[in-house]
Amino acid sequence: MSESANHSIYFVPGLQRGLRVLEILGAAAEPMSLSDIAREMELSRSSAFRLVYTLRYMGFIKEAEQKNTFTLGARVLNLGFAYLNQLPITSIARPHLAALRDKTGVSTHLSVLEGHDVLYLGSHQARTGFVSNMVTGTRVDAYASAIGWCLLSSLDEAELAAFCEGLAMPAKTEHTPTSVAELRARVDQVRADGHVFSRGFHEPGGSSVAVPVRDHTGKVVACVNISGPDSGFDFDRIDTFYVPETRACALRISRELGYGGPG
Amino acid sequence: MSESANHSIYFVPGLQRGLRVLEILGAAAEPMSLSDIAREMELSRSSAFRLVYTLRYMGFIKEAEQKNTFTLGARVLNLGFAYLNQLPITSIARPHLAALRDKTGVSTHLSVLEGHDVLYLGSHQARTGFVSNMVTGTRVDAYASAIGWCLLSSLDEAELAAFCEGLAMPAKTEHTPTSVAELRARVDQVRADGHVFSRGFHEPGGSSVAVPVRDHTGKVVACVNISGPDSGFDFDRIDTFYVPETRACALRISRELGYGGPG
DNA sequence: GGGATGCGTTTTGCATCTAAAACATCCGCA
DNA sequence: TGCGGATGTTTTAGATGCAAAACGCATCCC
Repeated sequence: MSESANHSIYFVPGLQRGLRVLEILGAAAEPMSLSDIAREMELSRSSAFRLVYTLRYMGFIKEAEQKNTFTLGARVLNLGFAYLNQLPITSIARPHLAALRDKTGVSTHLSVLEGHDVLYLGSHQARTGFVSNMVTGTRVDAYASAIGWCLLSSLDEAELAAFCEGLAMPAKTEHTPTSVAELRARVDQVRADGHVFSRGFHEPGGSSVAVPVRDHTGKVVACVNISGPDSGFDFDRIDTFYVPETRACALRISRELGYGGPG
Repeated sequence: MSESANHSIYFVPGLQRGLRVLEILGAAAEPMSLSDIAREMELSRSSAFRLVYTLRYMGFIKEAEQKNTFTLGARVLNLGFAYLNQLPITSIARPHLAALRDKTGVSTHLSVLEGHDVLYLGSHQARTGFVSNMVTGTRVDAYASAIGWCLLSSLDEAELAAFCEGLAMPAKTEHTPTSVAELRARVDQVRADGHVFSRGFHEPGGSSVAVPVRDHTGKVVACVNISGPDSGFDFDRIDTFYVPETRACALRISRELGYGGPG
């Protein structure tokens, strides 16, 4: 613990402590008293009193039903959702995708589900060799794409059924699922593995690793994938390098979106 | 402005200012520089520097792409989310709202009264078509909203008068009540009907059904509503389907809160 | 080129925020 | 009832956060 250690003379301890009060109250299952807070923070009651006084006055915490105990106030909600509203997932993802491209040497992409399509939001092209033709704004059918299976992987039975309702599923390659049951099997596989590695699904001689990105509710909101010609991959290191790196990249983006679950 | 005026000797100014920095960054459309923040807060740059230093170190704000400008960081999201999770009503209502969404095919929302605002606590979006822009954390003026009228419907004469005290009521649309008497008429109507059906009150081409949720004392504590574009509704079945389903959903939530009165 | 402006950062003396200690309540228990 | 301990609040000496001023560095503009 003790994230303090006030390294710098520029620190404002009152601010740091006040925010810790908010986080502690947020993590607590029940309303806390002044003394509870002071104990938890290893702080004098008088100091805790001043922090609580200020936070209560500002509406960031409020008295619970039981006298002299406190919970978070509605005003904290504004902060969290102001953050969400100004969240362009593309700008959050950009540096991570660039880093993944530099580390793996192959092209990286971010995509989301738009209706029944996978929509490419942005790419970072490999610096050498083959250049993917998947550019920003491209759409492909979700049911027929490994990325699509990733994007559908947080849907439950009913939601997946609704997605498939009235959906024509012509076979595009030998890998294309052509029924709801087959699609569900693919999606379940993603859920179990946490990623998809595909070789030659879309184009002969091309491979790809795709991993879901989740938001603060755990819902899949986007997909990170790397792709390139077989010549760009070292196939001995798929499981030891490409997959873990891509997963780590997706997790970093998920964390910035507030995802708190397991990797 | 100046919500300061540091009334009490117990105030922690550093905390108050730091939280204002977060709110200002949350309200800002673009990343702000240190000087922007100092100007906005009417504070010396050196003080702003110390606040920004502390907040950045803690992860509550982060540098934007452009050097020396800042936006909210992911850590603020945890606060808002913690607040939502602590409200028992949100977890009680969640499955019911999801079921109502599945049954009606349109988006469902839960909201409460916060001061003079309607505060949206959670939504379940329709699976297809139009997606509402009313998302969690959104606030709208209660007097000017059908949901607001629901939330005010258990207030008696005196409480409603107190609510209106000093309240400016500019007309937002032709449906907006602009006097206490008009607002009271709306609220009385909700009390008599037990629900509100509105068409085009907020946005042209959008419709909504709102129903109050009551706690064990019979007091209105929240509001369930369904909303969507006119194209998402079957207008022949408003009274025979949408209204009774929404009422049934609200009643189920009320029952779980201990409400024993009539539906 | 130069001087003017605006920026982020550092310094520093003074004002003020902090926290130990004292005080005032409250509660449980015998 | 009276004691013991825990709580919320106030006081106050002294540590320390604050902001004016200074600094160094960009950028701009005639």
